[in-house]
Formats: sequence, structure tokens, C-alpha cells
Amino acid sequence: MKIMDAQGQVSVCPKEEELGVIRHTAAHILAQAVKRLYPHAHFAFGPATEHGFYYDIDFSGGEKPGADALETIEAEMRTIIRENLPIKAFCAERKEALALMADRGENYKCEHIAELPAEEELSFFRQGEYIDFCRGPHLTHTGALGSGNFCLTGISGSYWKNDAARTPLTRISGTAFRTAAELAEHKRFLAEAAMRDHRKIGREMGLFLFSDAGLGFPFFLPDGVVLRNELLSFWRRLHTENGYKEISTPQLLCRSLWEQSGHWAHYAENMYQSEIDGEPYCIKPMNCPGGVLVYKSVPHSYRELPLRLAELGLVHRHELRGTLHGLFRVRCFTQDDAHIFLTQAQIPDEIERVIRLIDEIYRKFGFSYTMELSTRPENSMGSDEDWQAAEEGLCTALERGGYSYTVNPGDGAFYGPKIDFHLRDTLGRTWQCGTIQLDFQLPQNFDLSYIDENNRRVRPVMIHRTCFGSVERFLGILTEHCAGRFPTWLAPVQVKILTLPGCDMDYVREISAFLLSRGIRCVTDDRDEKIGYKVREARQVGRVPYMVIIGARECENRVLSVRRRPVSGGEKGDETVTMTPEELTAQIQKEV
RNA sequence: GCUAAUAUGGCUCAGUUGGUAGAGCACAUCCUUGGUAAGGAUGAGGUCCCCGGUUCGAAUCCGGGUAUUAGCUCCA
Repeated sequence: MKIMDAQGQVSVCPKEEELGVIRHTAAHILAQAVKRLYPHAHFAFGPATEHGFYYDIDFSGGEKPGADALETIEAEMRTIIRENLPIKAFCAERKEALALMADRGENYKCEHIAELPAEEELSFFRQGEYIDFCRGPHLTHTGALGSGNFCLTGISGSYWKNDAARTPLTRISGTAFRTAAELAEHKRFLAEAAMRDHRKIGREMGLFLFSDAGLGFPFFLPDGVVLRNELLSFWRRLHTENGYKEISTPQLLCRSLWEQSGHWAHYAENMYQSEIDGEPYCIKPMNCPGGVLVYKSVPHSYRELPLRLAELGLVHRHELRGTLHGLFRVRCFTQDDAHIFLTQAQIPDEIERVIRLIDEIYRKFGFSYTMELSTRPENSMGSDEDWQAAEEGLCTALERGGYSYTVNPGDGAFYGPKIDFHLRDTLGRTWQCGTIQLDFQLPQNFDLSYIDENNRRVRPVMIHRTCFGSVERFLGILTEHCAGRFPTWLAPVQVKILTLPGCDMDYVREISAFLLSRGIRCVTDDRDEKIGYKVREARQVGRVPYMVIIGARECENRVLSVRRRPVSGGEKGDETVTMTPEELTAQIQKEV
């Protein structure tokens, strides 16, 4: 694939950059098509992204495109591709550049150029009547995109540099690939992803529910609670092994506590408020002040540190309604929180220990994740020295462990920097789950202390951390990851007994009681239905790991016909095997 | 909160140029006694998201809400 760079040189594109160039050129062709159809359109940014491309466009001077406009725009893009216009690069001095863009009414481009450092080379790409200020590189002519290799995917809103005070822009997004076959493959992937959507699976399997009675407040149904409880017992076992003590702190605490912690000053707009006996109270949006009060309730010795207080705390936050999204983004969720109180010297070791714990949990589910180090935000409290020490503490732990991570400047919590762990949903969108936050502020605000080996009163440091992040979000990710086919130890129903006509119901009851007594979650489907119907329902709707078929043959020989759902991937391919109840129990217990 | 689209039984969706609602699945009853991915019949079930407007007449057209979906922002 040939590309044209900003200097006008043609070269062969490195394989790993091909998609980006294709998509970037598609964004230009999109803009050109839009300009032809909507002459009043003005352009902001139009980059290639991880999944496709978009262009942010200001239509405020006239008609805005609706969703049905996408087809028309796509058709015009195909016309431009058919015209096979050569794409040429040229450079300009700042003054000329500004004049060129101003002449075309491209005020956003002018604003962008004006903000660039003086030494920046200003390059443009021209295709036919269309000129864009752009670093490139691009394809060498519009025909190289291929009219069957792209599609527009949506129309949404955005702002110039995310500033809501500015004129709203319209974002037209699309995606493009090297070949039409790759695009078709991408569409298949999207269809598959829709099947794995946790909102759909949650409804089908009866796991959870959303009601108009409370936006963003999920209900858990009986099978969802089983799933959740199994996940939490795993979590509790692991935390006990790792030296954590579990606590539980109140849902409502008086406002003065939140003022002292700094939440009132930095987080009030997200907090639900109430009043008790005329005193203002807040529903907790975080568990930390509760944990701090537990720490403060008795004097501590350096010998106790690090002191690890874990809490499965239900928190409520008033999130913007447009951001709510299934279990991924809710207004009340359970944080698998812990607050660790420790000495300065213990920071790197303890951070590493927490990273290892989170890694162990994610690996158990086969998740891959990315790590981000977020540094001091604008709206923060504490001294520069503390922030520097805290950021260094996190860096040291990351470097020592040899972990790869990206830095997210200014994205820390208001009380300290953090390491975030991001998991992907089935569409490839990332969601923050685990987090490790270092905090020098709360210990100060609450005058926390411990007695050191010289009998001096010393201020501890605090680590806030979660592994799942939100139990609800984690369950959502897990549901999509396994498409509802949970591992046997988590499956709400582990065994479904399907009866055939003519079987001895006493034997069925005996087997069911036997499995239940061994701690196996088992239900019986003895409806008067065809076996094929029951099998289909158990597999496709219930996603049950083990089906046990009992008919006259099984009753007579006192055995079971067992069908194990394929462990991974495909829907088909399992076989029926004959087992005794003891053998089945042994096999299931191996998986839990 | 912003931009766009969408909103019809528990679920998935039809519903022509405006003339008071349909299907499949699920559910109930009956028939079928069937050996591994949907046997058959009958029945019940709807404030067509809400509030206004246009019209003789609105699921349908218009306006305003609300919710959902996608994206933005924000965050676990």
C-alpha cells in the first residue's frame, strides 16, 4: 500500500500503520462528501481511532444531517472514491496557512493552527476541491480506499476540545478496512457482540433487572444473587488468605464527616443527601471515611501495619443519566474496597502485593487488562510534596514489578494519584475496574496515627484499592466474556435434570437430593415436553454446564446420562456419557 | 448534562397514503408418551411511553416531556 506523507513523498506503508492511514483518508473523504452535500459545514477534528474514524463537524450555519443522511453521505463518498482524485500534500507558512483556512471559513482549523508551537511544520492535504490541514500521511488517491471497504456507523454529538461551553458539534463516525472481506468480518463481530451483551443475557437468564422506579439502580434476581454470592465467597477466601480483615460501615453518615474528609468540597454534586433529626446527612459515595473511623476507634502500633481493612460497600453516586449503561455504569454499586494503613517505607512492597492480588483475580477469569497511572488533577487537595511522594511511590512499584502501563496526566482522585486497571467488554470498549490509590490527605484530615518503635506518634499512609472495582460492573464484563456460559463454580444452575416419559420419579428425586446434599446447584425439568425441547432450553437459554437425562434405562441401571456443555467456544461438539451420581459429583467438585 | 436515533403484549418485531392493533417466542388449558437444539390445538394477554396540538378521525402528522440505544463528558 502506497502512502503520501506531509512532505509529498510517496512510500510503502508499514503494515501496522495501514489501517490508521486508510481510516484517516476515509475521514477526509467523509468531510469532502459532507462539504459537497452541506456547503455550510465547517470542520473540527477528524482522526482515525482504534475502531474506525470520525469527523466532528459544525452544522450550525444550516441544516443538520439526520440518521437517514448517512446513506446519502456514504453514496457521495463512493462517488469521490470513483472519481479517484489524487491526494497531494503541501506545506505552508503560518500566515499563508491561516489565510488559506480563513478564506475557506474553517475557523476551527485556524484556532488549532494558532495554538500550535511556532516551530511546528504546517502541512495540508488536497483532494479535488477539498483541502484539509493535516499531518498525514494519506493514501495517494481517493480510489485506493475501495468503495466496499468502509461504512458509516453513526451520528452523535461532541464539542470542540470537549468544551461544553462551545457550539455543539456533530460527530459522524464510520469504520474502514483494507478489504471488503475484513469489513464483513467486522460486521459479523458486531453481530456476535450483540448476542453477548450482558443486558440481553442478564434478562434471558434471569440474573438482574432494571426498573423505571430507580434509574441506574440494578435489581438482582435469585440466580443473579447466586452468581454474585459465589463471586463474593471467592473474593472473601482470597482476602482472608492475603491478610485482610473485613468490616462493614454505615450507608448514611452525617455531612460534617464528609466535610472533614474533603468529599463535600470535591464530590458534593455526586452525593445524595438526606436529613436526620434536622441534621444533614449524606449517603456514602465512597467507603473511605467509614474505614478511617474504624481505624481511629482504637490506638495502633507499628507492629499491626500494614493494617488491611476490606469492605464490600454499597455506594451511591449521582452520575449523569446519559452515562448510565447496564451494569457497567450505574448509580449504586458494590465496591470491593479495602483501605490499607501503612508506613511510608512499606508503600512499594504493599502496592506490588496489591497488583499481584488483582492480577491473580483477573487471570482466574482469563481477562487481559491494561494499567494506567493517573496523576494529580486540577481539583485536588494536599501539598505538592505529598503528591510527588505519592506519585513516586506508585511509579516505583510499577517499575520494580516490570509492569507496562500508560500515564494519564491529571486523572487522579482528588486525594491522591492512582493506578487503574481497565478491562474490555465484548465490543472492545474499556471499563475501569481495579484501582489502587495512594492517599496522604485523609490520614491528615482525620489526624490518624500509630505508635512507632521509638514510642513516637507517627502519621500512617493510606491505600484505597479495589479489585473488581464494582462487583456489578465486573459481573457485566464477566457475563459478556463468557457469553453467559459461566464456569461451573459460578453457574447459577450447575446441573439440570431432564426427565423422559416413563422414568421413575422416585429415582429422579433421589438423584436431585443427592446432588443438592453435595452442595451442587441442581434443578429438575420434569415438564411434559419433548426431550429435544428441554435440551434446547437448558443449553440455549439457561446455559447450564451439565445436563442429566433420566429415562427408563437410567432408572433401571441406576446411572445417569450426562451431557457436559463444551468448556469453551463452540456450541456443538459435546457428547453424552454414562456416569454414576458419585462420578458426576466428583467431576463437578473438580471444577469448583 | 450534550448530539442523534428509537419507543407497539413478559421477549423479538410487523403495522402501506391517518380509518380504534398483528405475528413468532414465552404463559394457561387440552391433545400428543415422545431418547438428546423448538410436536399440535385452543386461549388469555396491549393506556401503541406520557402530555398537548392538527383532524370528522392519530400507533401513524406536529410540539413538549420521559426513557432507551450509540457517541461525548465523567467515572468503579
